Amino acid sequence: MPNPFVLKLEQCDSLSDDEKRVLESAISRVRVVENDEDIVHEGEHPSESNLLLDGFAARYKIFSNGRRQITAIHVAGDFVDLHSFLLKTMDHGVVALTPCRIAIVPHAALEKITDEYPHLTRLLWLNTLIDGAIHREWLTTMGRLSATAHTAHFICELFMRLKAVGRTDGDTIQLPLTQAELGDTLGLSTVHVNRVLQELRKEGLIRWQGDALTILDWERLVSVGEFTPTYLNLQREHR
Amino acid sequence: MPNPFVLKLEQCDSLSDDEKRVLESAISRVRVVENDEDIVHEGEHPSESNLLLDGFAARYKIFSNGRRQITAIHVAGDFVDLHSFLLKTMDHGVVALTPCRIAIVPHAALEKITDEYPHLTRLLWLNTLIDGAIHREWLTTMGRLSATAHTAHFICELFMRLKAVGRTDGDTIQLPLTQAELGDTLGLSTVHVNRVLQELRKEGLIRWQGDALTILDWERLVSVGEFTPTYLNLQREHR
DNA sequence: CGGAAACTTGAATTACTTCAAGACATGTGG
DNA sequence: CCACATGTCTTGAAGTAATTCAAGTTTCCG
Repeated sequence: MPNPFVLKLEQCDSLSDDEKRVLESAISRVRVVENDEDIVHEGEHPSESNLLLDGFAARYKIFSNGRRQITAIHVAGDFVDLHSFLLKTMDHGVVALTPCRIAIVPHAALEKITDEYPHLTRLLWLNTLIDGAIHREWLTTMGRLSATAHTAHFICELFMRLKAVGRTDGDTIQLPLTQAELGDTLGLSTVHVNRVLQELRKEGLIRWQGDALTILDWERLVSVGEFTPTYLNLQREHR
Repeated sequence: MPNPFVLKLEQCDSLSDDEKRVLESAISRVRVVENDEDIVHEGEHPSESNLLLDGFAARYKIFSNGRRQITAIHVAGDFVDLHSFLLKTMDHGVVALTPCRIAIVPHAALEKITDEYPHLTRLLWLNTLIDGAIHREWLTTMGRLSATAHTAHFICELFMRLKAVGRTDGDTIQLPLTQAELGDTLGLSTVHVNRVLQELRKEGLIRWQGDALTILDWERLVSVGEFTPTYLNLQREHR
């Protein structure tokens, strides 16, 4: 089974066999985290990072009053907390939205990579930069688009990201979020998410039954969401 | 005059004299950018990055309909587009909000650093990770706080960041933003920003005249904005 | 089959936007 | 130094997008 993280890096630049081997050997073990369980807790000082091999996860922050905001949705191939290698203290939690298969990479192994493999280091760095680019895109869509456009944009993004790691099935992706979780992601109330989804369905843009979300009209969905994929950096360059 | 970037890095970890020297020599030249001028344009493929020595700048995206969202406010010591070293294509513009003095660092110099100075590389990486942490915080405050709380939070953050690079004057900071620009930052309309500011003033939390913003009641401002500075990573650790 | 979780609907409310106009600055050319 | 233009701030009133509350329906799962 190909490592989806390698697959993802290879979208951006080429990797030598040596680099692939180093990455594989940086994994100390693989674990499974159950649905709804935290992969990392806010406030922790982890000594290892988590690479998502299978499943969906979310970064989130919770306010005193219980309101939650999801700041990232992670899919196979995402290094959900690579940043904890240098940030030291987790300023947010990461929760499994489905059962997740996770490769554990000790920070000691990452430090060794940064000491000895400059190009691989740049690719790891790049990975966190793409996370940042996605955050910026979410900021703009949250701040300046309507709830409907924002939702359409999110669906476009997730589709492209899943496609990049070979996790699409034609025009269909797995989207194992509840409407409440989607609300926490988009900064909307559950009720309003429900109405927005009805609109997108009525307009014939998507079908969403159970976990399966199907794009019925990509062009119009892109146009409604004002989606441009530049920020995902899915282009091979020398980095 | 001390380089504010070195000052900023030293909040997070200690730097050797050798590393400081390497950083200084990575600067190819210093330039000045006028108020309202772009420091970097969206869509560009820059071959150098811009380190802000003095002034205020903002990252922004613009939609087809002209609506703008600012995704970051930069102050002295911020590496406004360090990420372009690896992301290659700018997915947003960076504009000078005041006249800016800027140190230019060629990507070739950055590549050399990543090849030869692992610890310094990690600190540069860290710098972009803190940008990401700020983006996440903005996502949560934008998604889940009222306009008033969001605004208070922003002011708290900016105050702490300016303090970290020695750019505060007691309880006063320079805040050279128009209310329209503040709206683009917070995702609010100009009119509503004006009303929110009146509320913060009426409550005796801030004074803001011209460019000078004074914190009148830090404790209550922090409480209104639900501000916790963990995400700014202003703590010295071995990285 | 029963219970919990998720989804859906309607009605009332609220936070924020939009539009429009006026007040206050600030700077420029005559 | 004044007249005028331009940009920024302020205010009011009307409109709208999204929230909240509350109840009902459907789906999922043990």
